[in-house]
Amino acid sequence: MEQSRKKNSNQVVKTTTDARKRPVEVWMIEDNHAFRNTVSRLLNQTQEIRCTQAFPACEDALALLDSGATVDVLLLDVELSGMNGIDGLLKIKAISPATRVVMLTVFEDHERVFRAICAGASGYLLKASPFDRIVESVHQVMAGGAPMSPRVATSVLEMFTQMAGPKTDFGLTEREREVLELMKEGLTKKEIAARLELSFHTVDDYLRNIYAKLHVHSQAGAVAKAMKHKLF
Amino acid sequence: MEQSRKKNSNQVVKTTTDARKRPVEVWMIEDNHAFRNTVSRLLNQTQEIRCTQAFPACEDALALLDSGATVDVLLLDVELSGMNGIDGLLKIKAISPATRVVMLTVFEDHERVFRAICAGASGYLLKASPFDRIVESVHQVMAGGAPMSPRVATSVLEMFTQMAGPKTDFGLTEREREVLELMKEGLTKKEIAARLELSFHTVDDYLRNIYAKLHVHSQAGAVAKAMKHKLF
DNA sequence: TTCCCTCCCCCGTGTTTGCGTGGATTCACA
DNA sequence: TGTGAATCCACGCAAACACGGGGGAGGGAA
Repeated sequence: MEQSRKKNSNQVVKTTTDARKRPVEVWMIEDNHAFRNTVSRLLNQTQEIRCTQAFPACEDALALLDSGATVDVLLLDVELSGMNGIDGLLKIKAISPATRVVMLTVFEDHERVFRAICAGASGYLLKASPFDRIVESVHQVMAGGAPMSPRVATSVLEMFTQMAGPKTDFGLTEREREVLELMKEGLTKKEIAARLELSFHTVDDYLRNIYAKLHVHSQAGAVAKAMKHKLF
Repeated sequence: MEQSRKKNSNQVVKTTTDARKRPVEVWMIEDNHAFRNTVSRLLNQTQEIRCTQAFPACEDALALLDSGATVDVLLLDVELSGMNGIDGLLKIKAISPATRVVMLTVFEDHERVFRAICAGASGYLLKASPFDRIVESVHQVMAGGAPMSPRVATSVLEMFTQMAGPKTDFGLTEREREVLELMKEGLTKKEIAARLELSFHTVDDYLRNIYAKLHVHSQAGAVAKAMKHKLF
């Protein structure tokens, strides 16, 4: 229901330079034999894609990459026996940063999605996706896109909102926040006073209030707590 | 051109229906007259979607929401005169958190994508997307998905890698990092010394090294810099 | 009106910090 | 064999700090 995308849709097929002539080379790492064979066969049925390797484990692919081989796109199972997909991804990107890696998974699990993306995944698909969605994803990453299953995409956006969301303000006054801000720059009380055109004693007074509200007893503690609860 | 806007909210369809399988209700906020009309017409051509309002400015929609109206999905232009789309989004979500908001934009600009997502956008499409992609996005958000243009999706993933990536460690040693860690808890040098079973003077010495490496002159500055560059 | 809260200012005192200076050992690398 | 690093320890002093007091002025609530 979500892939009524035409091949000629102008923004999808914005091909990058090296994908123009030569077909896209794809590897696959997937421990399920059946799934591996099905997908690699489907990939090879298209004109522009060559699936040249299909490994059951990360270690195999890493060995090949180590020996100097390169590849455009790598489809990587997350739940692998032996080295798991996330650690594998890390190593793969370390050896071959240009390789675009699309993760394949059965579960849509916040934590792993997060780790995979931080590790440099270019896409994240559920194995439940239709096969042609998987094939299409290869084209998408080559076109600079980031194929994600709808749930995954939502997950990712949620991470942002969560990450930027909980702004406990500790009941700080505007003035107190200002002082905290300058404290964060590493200024001394005297300097803060000068900057805000206040008496040293007043700034000192604000610091006491901040300490009381944040339950800390030093500038370092205040700054740490403030940044941890991202009220900046 | 930034301010002074007339309130001419033009209602497109007026349906106060509460049918059994009620259609998705959509509003639109978009200052380009032609684009607004085209999209809202297209939306209304589908069976399951009713575009009941199409405003040229955020303020109009906010007024309606304030008066108690609700809506399932809101298509929101980012580049609006008057209140911009991001600020509008913030206010909309404040009044009606359940409303799914899909941002529409001409530019794909990292900063704004980031802000929109943090503010709770459920999707982010380029206006260059085919019209049916926009219509489809309404269904997608209702199904719990997160419609994003390929470039935007890539942008989002890049934010993660960037965010988790650049771990400038400033050449701190293991010991120095330990001290910094405890400093972050708000401990004094004396307390840190006790905790690490070191002499006060040694801790003092480490602090000096940390200050030198981070180019700061106080605990507050060190903690702030360390957290800003997230070496924790 | 009184009560309370926020914002602003001040003094004194003892503690902690930042930094200049001096040392020591170990361990890797050249 | 030395040169550098990281780890450790120590003294002294001026400056900055936390925190105990003491005010006053304005504004909203009871």
